[in-house]
Amino acid sequence: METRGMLEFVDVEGQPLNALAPRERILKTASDLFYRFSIHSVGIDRIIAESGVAKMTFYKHFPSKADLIATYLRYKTDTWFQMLATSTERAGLSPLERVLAIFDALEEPFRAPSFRGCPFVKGLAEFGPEANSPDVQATIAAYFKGLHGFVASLIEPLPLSKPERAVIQILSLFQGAMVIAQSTRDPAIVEANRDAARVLLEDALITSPEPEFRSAVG
Amino acid sequence: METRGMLEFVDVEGQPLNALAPRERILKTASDLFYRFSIHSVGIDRIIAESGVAKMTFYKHFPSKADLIATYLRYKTDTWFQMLATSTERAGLSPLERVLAIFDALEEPFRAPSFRGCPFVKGLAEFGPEANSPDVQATIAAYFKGLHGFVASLIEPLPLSKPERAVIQILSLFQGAMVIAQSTRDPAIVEANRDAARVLLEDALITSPEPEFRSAVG
DNA sequence: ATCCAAATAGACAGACCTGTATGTATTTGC
DNA sequence: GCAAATACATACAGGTCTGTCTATTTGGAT
Repeated sequence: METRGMLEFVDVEGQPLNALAPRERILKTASDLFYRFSIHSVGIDRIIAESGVAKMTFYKHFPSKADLIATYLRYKTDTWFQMLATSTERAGLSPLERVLAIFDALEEPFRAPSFRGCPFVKGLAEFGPEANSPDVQATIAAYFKGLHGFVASLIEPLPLSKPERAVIQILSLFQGAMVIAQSTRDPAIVEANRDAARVLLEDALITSPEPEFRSAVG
Repeated sequence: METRGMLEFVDVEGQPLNALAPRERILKTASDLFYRFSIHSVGIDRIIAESGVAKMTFYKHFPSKADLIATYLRYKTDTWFQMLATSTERAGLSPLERVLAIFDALEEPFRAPSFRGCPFVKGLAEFGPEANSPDVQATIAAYFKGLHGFVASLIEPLPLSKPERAVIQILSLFQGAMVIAQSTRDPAIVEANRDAARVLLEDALITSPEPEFRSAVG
């Protein structure tokens, strides 16, 4: 009992929070709470209580709640892009398969009981254009811009007729999968949208000799 | 000036709010504020002030804030499905075109400066599984279930190999378009995703004689 | 051992929140 | 015109929010 009843605080992955430095403890606790519930509905007091930290310690590491929120979103951005990079940079993948790999990356998060949708869509829901939190808004905008750039870089090697259009279609399938998975909890959306992306990309490939053979069917 | 300075309150479409009954004034004001900002960040006092209504009048029509939130989401559900019905039930549309029409319906909302994304995705961001507002959560769930059923009914006439998979793909493109439009404000996503939906549906149609001719390209 | 930075505990201010209470004015139905 | 329902204005209670303040305790380096 040398740490005064702090042993009971355990983070999501089962690692003891009290083994971490206070700043990491605060960030992990806040990340979990903000994502599970929402940002506005989780107060500083609760984060302080659940991370087993004194209030002054909190405000030493994070000058304000807005500061913590922006840090939380940057933390989510980093881990998310790391996961995407890991999935798409596996050896032996063709350029097309690399694009499709971003959907495979979704499977594990979707199966986790703690999945609550895209943290940045959730963030945008609470900190839209009229909010008064420039740091938070900039962090969210940076994620979407970064994701767009990432998908664009994956698509760039493919000889497509309209690359930019393919990018936003793939982005739609990607973000759409998050929304569907959040509301239905059915991981089948991963395979469905990966196949949809394949069909779209193969359709847009300009390798086939005939430029247009699907014009009027509907 | 017979209405004591209430003339200045004007709703989104420019119609004078004070011409409406108090209940409608409250609902329209709340709908605007909840959607523009977020639900948790807008207090009862502000809704009361901006709708030019007394507090007791508010609590007579809506027993609690949760009640107002659920009513707001039901109101959004109704108007949204009405718009979708109008778009898809236009005369002279083929079954395939009826599916694609749901994307055309997005164009006008996306161009509106007041567009802030899907109200139900925003709602889910603030009232997830761990929230304690059964009415609100049920209303959100009902929307997603309703949208799924609506798209399924549009797809049902099409002879598709895997109809249920097509439904969630179309839903992904639809909800994904909302997310993309919310973060980039580029209405080009409408045409891109409508065409994506067409490609996907035409690919899945079982009218072509050969069952499989696109297997290994990537 | 001692010093010092860091962390802890807990009270507190001021603002905001939801919901209630009280009393007055206005509209509406007849 | 009059009575009853409705809406108005405003104060207030009890709780929660962010952020500040004071004072004490811990832990590691010298």
